[in-house]
Amino acid sequence: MFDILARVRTGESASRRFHALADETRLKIIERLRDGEDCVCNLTGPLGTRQSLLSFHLRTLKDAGIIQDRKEGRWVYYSLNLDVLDELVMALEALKKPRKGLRLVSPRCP
Amino acid sequence: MFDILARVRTGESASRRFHALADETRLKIIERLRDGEDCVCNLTGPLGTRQSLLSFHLRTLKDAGIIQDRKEGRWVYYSLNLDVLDELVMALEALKKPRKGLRLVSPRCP
DNA sequence: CGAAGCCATCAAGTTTCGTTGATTAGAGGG
DNA sequence: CCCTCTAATCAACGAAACTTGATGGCTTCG
Repeated sequence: MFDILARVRTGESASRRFHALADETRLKIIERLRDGEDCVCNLTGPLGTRQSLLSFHLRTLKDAGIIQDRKEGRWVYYSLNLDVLDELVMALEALKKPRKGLRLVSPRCP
Repeated sequence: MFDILARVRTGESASRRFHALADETRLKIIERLRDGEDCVCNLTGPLGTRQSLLSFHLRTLKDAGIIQDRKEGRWVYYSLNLDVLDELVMALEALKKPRKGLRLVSPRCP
């Protein structure tokens, strides 16, 4: 049975992954990678960021497992990790469902 | 047609919401609220945080639209905003699908 | 070999976030 | 009316994240 808290305990990956998504620039990077893998050299221009900054954000996404890289000559291609995105979707879906059955009344307060 | 980038442009809500999820304590709060609304007084103990810190995290989640509050006497009850969780699920689902059709080859590099 | 291009990394500065302790506002109860 | 209780807010501080400019490692090409 899926339990996001269990995942959280075993490596804090959930909060780490959500953190990777908590930035405008990184969301734009992901948006561009939806169409398929892309080279860093094709990302600098459209995103309007400096090269070192783009590298920083790509590393953040990669460390969180959301994207992966592939080197070819002097170019590096990045692509989305669809499995991890699926995992995050399932984590969010799980949050919408009660754990131990519906509770009819709110817990009592002192 | 759903477009996460459009949402991002119209208020930066996506990154703001992911940021709210990018913290262990806040994920634990959400985990507890899965069963239904709960009073702040019932959260302090299980989460092991100081009262002011808990208040800070609750505010962060509320500002992001992920939870909502309801006052009753001197107590405040918080609950999940399921619509916003749905919205986030859809945003992630959208990221897995190409925007303008499949691209067969990687873009050329200079 | 040497120059040039692509990308990662580093050091340093700035901003944002998380945490703590103290204070404040508002509701209830004696 | 005064005391208590709940929860939000404030000020202050350290830690983490973001940004910038410079440097270095690899690869390719002349």
